[in-house]
Amino acid sequence: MLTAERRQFILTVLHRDGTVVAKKLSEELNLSEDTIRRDLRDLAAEGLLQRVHGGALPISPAVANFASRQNQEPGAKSAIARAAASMVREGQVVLFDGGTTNIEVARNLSQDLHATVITNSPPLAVALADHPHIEVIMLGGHLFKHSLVTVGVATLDALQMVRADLYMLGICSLHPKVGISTVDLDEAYLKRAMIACSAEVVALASPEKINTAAPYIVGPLSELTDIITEHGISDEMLEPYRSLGITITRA
Amino acid sequence: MLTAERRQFILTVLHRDGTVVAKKLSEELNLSEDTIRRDLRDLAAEGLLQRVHGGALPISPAVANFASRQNQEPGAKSAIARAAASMVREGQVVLFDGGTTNIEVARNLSQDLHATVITNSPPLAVALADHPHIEVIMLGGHLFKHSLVTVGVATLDALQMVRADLYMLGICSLHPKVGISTVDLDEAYLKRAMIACSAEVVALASPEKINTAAPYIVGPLSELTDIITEHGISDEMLEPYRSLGITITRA
DNA sequence: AATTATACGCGCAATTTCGTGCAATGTCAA
DNA sequence: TTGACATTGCACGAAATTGCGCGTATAATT
Repeated sequence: MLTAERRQFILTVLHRDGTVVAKKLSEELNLSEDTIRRDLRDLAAEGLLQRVHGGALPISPAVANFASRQNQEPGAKSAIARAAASMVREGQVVLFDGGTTNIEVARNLSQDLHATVITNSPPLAVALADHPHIEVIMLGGHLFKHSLVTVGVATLDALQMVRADLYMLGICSLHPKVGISTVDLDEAYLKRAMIACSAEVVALASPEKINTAAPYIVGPLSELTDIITEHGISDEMLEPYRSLGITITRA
Repeated sequence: MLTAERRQFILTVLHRDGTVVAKKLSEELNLSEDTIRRDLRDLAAEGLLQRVHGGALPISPAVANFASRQNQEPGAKSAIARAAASMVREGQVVLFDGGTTNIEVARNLSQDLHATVITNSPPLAVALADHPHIEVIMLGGHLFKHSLVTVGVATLDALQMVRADLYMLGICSLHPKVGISTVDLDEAYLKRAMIACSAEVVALASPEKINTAAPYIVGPLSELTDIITEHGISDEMLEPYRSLGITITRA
């Protein structure tokens, strides 16, 4: 294997997994760790990746593949996911948008539950395929590859016929002053539309998203009826939300 | 062997393997490494390959990635899928319906290809998420869990705005008298609509589906422009299709 | 906070590959 | 035949690549 070829391989793996580990690479390629480290150093010097202790990360976290994010910190998310799943009641029509957390929620839905799930996330639809009693409706549109959801006019249009009981709002940033915000304009429009056609709105908020803001605003916090977060979070951080009358659940 | 001939050979090997190594080439061709190096230098000057220490790589790194990935998982590659994938041309709008074979086709699309893929298969959309140049449009609708595709009125409706160059018709039954048929009524409607809005229709026919019939009829065989099947199949089995003017490709 | 285990960077030496100059050979046309 | 030109192989110094040792830096653990 040529040197240049190996470096491309490293970049490919990095793009696929969202992470590379020097030691593991050296074993896979049957080379010394020194060589791998030199590669990583040079690639970092070219600005093609970000060097970290033990391996490397993509330059921008955004390019990290969706699949890899599905694996990271599965334990913490499942507590939130279980709590969120239990909020779905028999016979309801529930909107799910994308995100790894929401997929976890879908997997945690009781096998006895009869409900209709409407989603713009193809992987979430696939995850529900083996559920015996849930009817899945997929919203069409452009596939936004970064977060694996459909977006755009077609998706908005399809939503116009929907009246949902519950909206499971996937990861986005929450901030007392800014409100609900997200990183993509199309996603922001879509989330806003989903909020508009749902009776209740549940936000799944892992701690790193609370009191942060993103470029595109979905709407004010007052749109939320529930926030589900981890139990480790402090009271004062949650106070601005609670004072708005939002029900806080610590999972 | 003429010089020009040798250089062509180098390019062929490069395209086939995604890599050429100077030393190995010199052994294969019984020439000194100097000659090979000179060839590589000249070819690089013409912009036909990328010179690297020890040998050369294709101009576009994507080709190498693809070739090496094919070597990584040789079991997954199906001859039919590769043949079908090569039928998609630059800039086309292609319809894909569901089925594992179609997902294989999607995975085999060249990393260099720029195209638009429209599909009612969530797993296929997910499979294309890491393709650098393909725009994916998902058709919404009810999720038919058995074959993991969306069906129903919403899906048909979304198709009304589509004019595709090519339709990759996933597994269904072909029979000289019955025509094209499938196991689900909604799927049959959908496939019929997809045929109607595509300029060319390619059927992926594994041998066990040829000369069989299913309950719901999609349309007559004359709708097909191509059939891709395995090379092991007999001429007389294919004769009824060929006589209709359908191009038969044995992969 | 102290300790232990990894990971890191640097220098060195062995090996491989590269580039260039030069000579030998082959091709073609006058 | 002769001369111009292209192609090829060889020699040799330069450059690149790689693995190892060693001291240091970083992360994890106690």
